[in-house]
Amino acid sequence: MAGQVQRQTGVALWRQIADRIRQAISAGAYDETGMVPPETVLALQFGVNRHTVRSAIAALAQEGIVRAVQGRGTLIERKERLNFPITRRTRFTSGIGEQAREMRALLLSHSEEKADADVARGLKIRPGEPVIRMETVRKADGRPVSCATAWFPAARFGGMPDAYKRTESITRAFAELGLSDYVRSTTEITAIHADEADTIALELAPGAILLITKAVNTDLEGVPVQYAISRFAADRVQFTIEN
Amino acid sequence: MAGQVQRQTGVALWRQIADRIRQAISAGAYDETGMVPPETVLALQFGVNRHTVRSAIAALAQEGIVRAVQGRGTLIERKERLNFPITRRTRFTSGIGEQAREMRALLLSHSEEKADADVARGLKIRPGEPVIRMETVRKADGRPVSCATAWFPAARFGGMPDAYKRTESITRAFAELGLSDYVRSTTEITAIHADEADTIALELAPGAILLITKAVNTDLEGVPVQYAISRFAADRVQFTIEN
DNA sequence: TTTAAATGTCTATTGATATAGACAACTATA
DNA sequence: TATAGTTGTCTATATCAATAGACATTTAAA
Repeated sequence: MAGQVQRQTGVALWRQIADRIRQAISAGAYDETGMVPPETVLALQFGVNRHTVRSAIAALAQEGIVRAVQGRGTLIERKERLNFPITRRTRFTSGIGEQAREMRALLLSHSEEKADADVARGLKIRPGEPVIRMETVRKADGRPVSCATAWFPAARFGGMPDAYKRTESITRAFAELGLSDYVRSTTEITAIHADEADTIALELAPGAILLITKAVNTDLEGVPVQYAISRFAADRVQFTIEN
Repeated sequence: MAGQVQRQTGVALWRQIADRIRQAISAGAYDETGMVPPETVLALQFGVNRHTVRSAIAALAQEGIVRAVQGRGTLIERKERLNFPITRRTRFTSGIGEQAREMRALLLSHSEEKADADVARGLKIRPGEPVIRMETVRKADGRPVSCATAWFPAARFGGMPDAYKRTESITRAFAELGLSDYVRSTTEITAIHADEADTIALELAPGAILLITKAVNTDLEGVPVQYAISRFAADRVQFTIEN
């Protein structure tokens, strides 16, 4: 842990400390006790006032990561980080496997629109051709994990929103629409700060980090069937690439 | 762009705005003029005072991304984002290709130590076995891109630090030590906030984002030869995975 | 039942962040 | 050479973030 906090950076000390503690928890640093060290210890460790540590812990409690109990200490409530393997056969829902008891995928909105340059490049179609656009949120055990915007060629997958709403799965929706199998062609990964909309949708602390993937899925002939930009809560997930 | 800024989040408005503008620049939003919009326009856009925008621009100028010229406007100095393909044949230096004129790899420090649990798992050796540890920084055209901590089995690659210092390349250093080829086995990607040490080493704005990769390279027989944890400046890079 | 150790609450003070307005200085152009 | 449009500087004020200290309240263990 250690590593001092920085002052006058535009990021409040309590937020920096909250980020550090969240990280330490998910790295298993406090597994022995199942508790965060006492406020006075943390204050000494980070070289700040106890009240500043309290602000940090209050933020983590707000996120549901810890629960402070007067007289006992601050208990760790949640420490998981979901792992997403990125392979040729990347699947969102089944990829989670036993890491969560329940995965839900919710369709927030959908529309038919004309492909812009970015989408057209991903789907290998001409700009202006009709595409289905879907905005989705995926949750693991009720906890939001990612927001995604996905585009499908309208000619082939006009029924996508309906099928997705019913099946809550891209894989199953594709199957209903006659595509029994598909593969991940390319994935592009970046990281940015969450904006307001994603902060709300993902129930994040403001200023949180998003891992962004831009992915293209194709059918077995290599024809693109889906282009998706997904925004993952960085402190809840990791990606693994097996080569 | 748009998307309002958030108040009372522990992240100062000027920092949020700086992050947005940096992102917009790298997305090419201001390519037509090569300039950031006037302060008054940005202030209106973000719904903040002009002075707040000025703080944001001052931070970006500090990073060398923009340069404000009295009477003219705020010129964009730099907007590149390096792309790192992650494949079975991932190479750092040659992977950059023509994206930068000059790549340099600097060895900050090295030591021989005993493998801890994490390193032992990566290198598939027993905890406690001797490993060479190297701390490195890699720069593209003089701009720091990543910090890395790398471990090698000491028995086989004792000469690694020397060879790396001379060749400034893992690939060439391996070659000098008799390993003509190697492949990327696994890569794990996460994102966190930069701590103080990395902020300094990577010349980052405090509160910046790091993309973290944990990677295992093996020889052609599948025996691990390197385990590395790299920390990339998230606003300077992206990863692509081709399947 | 004490006591130590932990979190919870309150008051006060200082420094950083943000707003507001006015005006100076510089640049490019009509 | 004006003038519009831009960045630079200054003062003042309000709010948030951080420190400091004192003491209350709760829990678990001696």
